[in-house]
Amino acid sequence: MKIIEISKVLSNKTRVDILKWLKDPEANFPPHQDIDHFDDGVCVGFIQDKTGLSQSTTSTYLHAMQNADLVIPTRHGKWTYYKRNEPVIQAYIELLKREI
Amino acid sequence: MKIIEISKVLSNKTRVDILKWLKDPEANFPPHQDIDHFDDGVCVGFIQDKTGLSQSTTSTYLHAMQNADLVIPTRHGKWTYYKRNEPVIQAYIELLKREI
DNA sequence: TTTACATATCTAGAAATTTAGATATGTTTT
DNA sequence: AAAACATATCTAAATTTCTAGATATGTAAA
Repeated sequence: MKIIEISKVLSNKTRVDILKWLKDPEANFPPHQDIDHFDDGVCVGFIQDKTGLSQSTTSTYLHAMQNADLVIPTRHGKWTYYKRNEPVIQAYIELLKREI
Repeated sequence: MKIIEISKVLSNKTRVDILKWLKDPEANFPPHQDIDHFDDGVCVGFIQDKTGLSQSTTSTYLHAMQNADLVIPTRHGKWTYYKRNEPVIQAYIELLKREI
């Protein structure tokens, strides 16, 4: 895990917002219809609505976050759900504590 | 202090390196000639030598880091010395712990 | 087995970042 | 007061990021 790669993700307000929203899906998103929980996170459409950006941009951002290992995607039928990769997020903070 | 602003600084390897080097000036830089300590940090010339980048780029990076309040400049004669702003750096990590 | 829907990828233009050379500013030395 | 030196700022080109529209892909519904 590299500081630069994750810092790049965190250098954009929308991407940081997404990470924050995913801390508490119940508080930040409407309930899903197919499933009655947020165990695998939140579907792309809901995240897109919150960002106010285009579908492609939102998907690109999520992909960048996934690339940095900050989120984990899970497919359920037509939908892809994204949730936080908590261990990696915490490890990044610990890494900063040690390195910077 | 904003996450985005500091993350932008940390999204560049050279700038992260500078921050790391400044943790231990004795280990990473030759001794200054005018003064026999690193109490106010390290002069721009020494930092430039380590980066391998141009004088203007190094100065610009240092300025960006100062803008983000991550380093503190002190003038001694012809030289400007830069040192880490430890409380701000630690506060940023604490902020990340809470927010992201 | 088309059609509809959710998401991903491709393409591209606008904006920001990276970086260096040229020049300016401030300080010290001669 | 001029020359020398350390650092800062200006200008500009190359690269990267940001963002959306168009299109592709995968899944479910009709």
